[in-house]
Amino acid sequence: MEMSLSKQALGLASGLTLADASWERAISVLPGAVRRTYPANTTIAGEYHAKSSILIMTAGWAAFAKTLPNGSRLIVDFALPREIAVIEFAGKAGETITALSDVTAIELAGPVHTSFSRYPPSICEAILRAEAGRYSRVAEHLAGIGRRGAVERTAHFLLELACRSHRSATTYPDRFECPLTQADLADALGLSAVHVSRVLKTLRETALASFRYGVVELHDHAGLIKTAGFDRSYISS
Amino acid sequence: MEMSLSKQALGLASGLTLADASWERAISVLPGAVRRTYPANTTIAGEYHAKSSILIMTAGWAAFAKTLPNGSRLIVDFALPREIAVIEFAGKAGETITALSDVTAIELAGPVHTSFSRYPPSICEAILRAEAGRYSRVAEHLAGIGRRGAVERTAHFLLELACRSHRSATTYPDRFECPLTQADLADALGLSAVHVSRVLKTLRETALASFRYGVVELHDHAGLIKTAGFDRSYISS
DNA sequence: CGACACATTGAAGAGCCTCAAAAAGGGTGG
DNA sequence: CCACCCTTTTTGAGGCTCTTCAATGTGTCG
Repeated sequence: MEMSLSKQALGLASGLTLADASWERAISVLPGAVRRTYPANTTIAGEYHAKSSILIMTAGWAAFAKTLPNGSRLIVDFALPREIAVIEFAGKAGETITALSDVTAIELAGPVHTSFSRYPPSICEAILRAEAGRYSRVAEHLAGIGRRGAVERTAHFLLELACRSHRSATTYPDRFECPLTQADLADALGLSAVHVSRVLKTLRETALASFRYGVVELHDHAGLIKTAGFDRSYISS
Repeated sequence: MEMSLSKQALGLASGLTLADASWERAISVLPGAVRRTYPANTTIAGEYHAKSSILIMTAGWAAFAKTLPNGSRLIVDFALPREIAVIEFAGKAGETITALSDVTAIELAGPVHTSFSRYPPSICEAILRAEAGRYSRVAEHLAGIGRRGAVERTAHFLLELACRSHRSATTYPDRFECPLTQADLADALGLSAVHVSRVLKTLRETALASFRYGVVELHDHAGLIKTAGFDRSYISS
């Protein structure tokens, strides 16, 4: 989806496949674009790092997380490479954005609403599409945490990440890199880290998927989709 | 918040308090506005009732719910009187909107994006604000289901409903009407209906709140806020 | 090699669920 | 106004899922 952003936004013929380097270079030429890097485990924005801007992720993963008064943490959504992360403070949602691995991104500074008069319509549409997709994901996430068991939920989550990192509308990758720790997974899934370890063991033993050394392998796409009850249509709306 | 919408939108002096009847009448005068009624337990929009429009709720409660492949249901958000419900199909989130009690609303038909050229800026802003608030609520909801225990979560939920139905930025009502059944509550909280009954009993026994015969009574505001870890700043962003 | 973060495993228990049955409301027709 | 039905709520008993605590194993890096 954001792929089509880049093509339209830059006035390129659709169908043309861009090499990563030129995609990145072309975006960074937009007025007001600044290249940023955030080392792993640093805060990109949050309570004491107020910020309103748009990040076009070029590398690394980031998390949008909430911390509750009781001290626990829940990751609401992720930003993957080539996705657009809209950061709004005071979006008041009280989310903290953290770099989970080394992040590089192109920043379009300023509150979102000011972007609409500054950037070409195709960029604005991409921003709106990104926000709509984000909402879809969070709603699906909510349903999963509320009504899916741990294995089901984890399988579902891995499939979502597979779709998002693979960026194909029809196929699933056999493997993809995923810089999350089991503790991160736990905070995303609303489970304890210990139980995540057990769930991953189950997935390994049932030959559905494995997650070791920072890479996820999907051994049985059909089986995973079935046990997760996964319907990818909510992604990239 | 939507109160300020109506005043600004209609060019009224701010500070003026509108009676409900005139507020309603004034909105319904907007071009393309149609008054709608939906009896309790009917579908307003969903898989087989495609619809793209904006509803300004004048009475009754509606639920945005997802149904999972495994048959269970989770209520993602509610629409209360005087709130704006944006209905987008294909918002692809796969949500079904249901009237929980008899609903009356003023409908501004058509996909949201077409509204921005048709209605005055104050209306458009109110729509955007409604959507932003909705996102905040869903994110908070997600964190609650993922990381709060049943009692905590229920208390939090009742406080949110209290704020939303009371429509004051600083105070809490002592009681408010709430047409939800315990089964609805269960689907909103990610619990079983049986357990909701027990949780409500606990809240009653600890003299925090009671929920009977369609009305919620908040007996101990401070205690509720403390046990829920409630911070109202996420509401009506 | 030692230090540190991350992952795995076991054991015990809390929390929530399911099943099942009874009680309490709420509405309808006689 | 009462008898009936249906929905909603309450309560009990038992069990599964997930959590917590604690210890051990594994990988990485200075």
